[in-house]
Amino acid sequence: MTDFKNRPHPTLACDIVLVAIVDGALQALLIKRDDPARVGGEWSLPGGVVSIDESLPDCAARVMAEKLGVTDIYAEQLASFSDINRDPRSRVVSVAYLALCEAETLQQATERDDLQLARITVAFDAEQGGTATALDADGKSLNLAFDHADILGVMVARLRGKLDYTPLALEFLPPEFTLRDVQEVHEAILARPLTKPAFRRKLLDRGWIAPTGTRETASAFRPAELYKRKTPRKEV
Amino acid sequence: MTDFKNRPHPTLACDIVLVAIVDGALQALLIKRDDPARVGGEWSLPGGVVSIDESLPDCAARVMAEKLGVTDIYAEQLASFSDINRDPRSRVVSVAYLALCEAETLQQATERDDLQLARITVAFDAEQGGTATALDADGKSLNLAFDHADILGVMVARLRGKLDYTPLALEFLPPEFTLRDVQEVHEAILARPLTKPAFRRKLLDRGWIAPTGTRETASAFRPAELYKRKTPRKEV
DNA sequence: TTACATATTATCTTTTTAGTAATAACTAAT
DNA sequence: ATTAGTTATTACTAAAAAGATAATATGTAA
Repeated sequence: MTDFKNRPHPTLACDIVLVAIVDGALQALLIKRDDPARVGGEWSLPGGVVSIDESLPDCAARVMAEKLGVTDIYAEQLASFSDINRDPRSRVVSVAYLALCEAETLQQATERDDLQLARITVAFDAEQGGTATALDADGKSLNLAFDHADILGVMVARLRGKLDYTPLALEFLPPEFTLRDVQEVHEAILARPLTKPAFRRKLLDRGWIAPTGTRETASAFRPAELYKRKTPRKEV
Repeated sequence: MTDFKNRPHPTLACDIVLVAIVDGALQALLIKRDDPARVGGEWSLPGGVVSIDESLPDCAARVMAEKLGVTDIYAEQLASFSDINRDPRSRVVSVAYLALCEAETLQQATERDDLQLARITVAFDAEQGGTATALDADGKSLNLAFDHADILGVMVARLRGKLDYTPLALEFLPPEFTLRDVQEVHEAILARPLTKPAFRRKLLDRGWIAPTGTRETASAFRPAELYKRKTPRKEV
C-alpha cells in the first residue's frame, strides 16, 4: 500500500453503450475506428480515459457530450471489463455505462459519418448473458473492436433483467407516451410479442406512470390516452 | 487517445466483500486499519491495488489469498466506486467484488486480531439500496473507512435481488445441506421469516438442487434429507 | 351515417403462490 | 418395546397473479 504509485498500473477507461428503440429494435450507437487493425475491429463503443479529477459518472457524461454531442442522458453503471489483452494496444480496464435515450436523440447523433446505429441481437433467450451481434442497416454483421461484443451481451442481459421490476423502459420514451409505446419497448428488448391486456394491467399495477388526461393526436383511428412518468429520471 | 499515459490518472483497486451467514445473520469480514485518521475509519473492507498484469478477478483472488488466507471462493463483480474524494490519501477507483463462503471458512479467517466479522444491517426493506451499518459482536456500530458503508449497502441490495432467481444462496452452504439450511440463508439475507412449505416448493421447482438420498446425522429429532447442487460453482 | 381500426374493459381460465393442517420419521426417555 | 416429543414432509385449501379471448368504446374518414 506504500509505493504502488511507482509501479505501472492499468489505465482506467469508460465505454458508453448508448441505446434506443429505433424501428422497433434495440439499437446501439457505434463509432468508426480509424485504427481497425490495431484494435481488432472496424467499429467500437464510444469511450474515453478517466482523468484524475473526474468520477466515472462524470467521465461517462463527458464522453457523451464530447464524442456524441448528447447531454442529460439517463445512464447507469453496467460492469467492468479487465481481461489482460482486451485492448491490444495497452493495458486498459474499462467500466461500461449503459445509457438510454429516445430514438430521436440517437438518430440526430448519427448524422455524422463516423457514427452509426446498429441493431443488437443475441443468441440467448433468457437473461443469462453471452455475446451479442451488431447489425448495420443492411443486416450485415459488424466487426467489433476489443471485447465490445461481450459488453453488448451484458447490456442486453441487464436490460432484460431490469425491465420487469424497474421503470427502465420509460427512459426510451418522450415525457408523454401511450401504453402501446411502452409495450413496444418491452417487445423490442425481449424480442418477443406480449399480449396487450396482461401487459397493460401489470404496467399500471407497478405505479410508475400516471394518466395525463389527454390523448395522442394525429392518430388514424381511436387515439390512446397519454401517460407520464411518476418517478423522475435519475443519474447523469 | 494519444498521450493519456503521460497525464496522471486514477489508481485502480479491488475491494473484497467476503460474506457468510454466521449465527443466523449476514456477516462480512473487515480488516483493522493502521491509519484510521487518514482513511476516515477504524475498519475497512480488505482490498488491493490492481497490478499491470492481472485482471480484476485475478486481483480479487490474490487479495483473498494474500490478505485473508482463503482460496477457491465464489466471487462476482459488484460495482465500481469512483467518487473523487472517496480515498482521502489519493485518487483511487475501486471495483468491489462480492465473495460468498461458508460460515466455517469465514470463522477460521477471523482468528487473526486484525480481522473481524461484522453483522451487516440496512435500513431499507426492499432491494433499492442505501447505506449499511456494520455491527461488532457486542452490537456496537463500527466506524468504516472510505465509502465502504455504501459498498456494503450495494452488497445487500445485490444479494436480495439475486436470491430469488439464482442459486446464490447455495454458495453459503457446504456441498450437502438441508432445505432448512437454505431457508435460513434466505431469511438471514432478507431479514424476515419465510413460510416453510412455500419456500420448499419454490426452491425445488427451481431445479438447482438434487436429493442425495442420505439424511443429516447428529440431529436431535427427525433428520432432514440432504441435498446437493446440480449446478457447479462459477468464477474465482 | 357507417365502416373501420384501434383502445379499453370484462370475463374466464389457468397457473402460481401462500398458509394451514395433517401425516411421517426419527430420537430419547420410560 | 412403547411412547412422548420434535421436526421433516406432504396434502389440502384459499388467495392472488398471469394469460388469453371476447366484448365494448371511441375516434377517423369516407
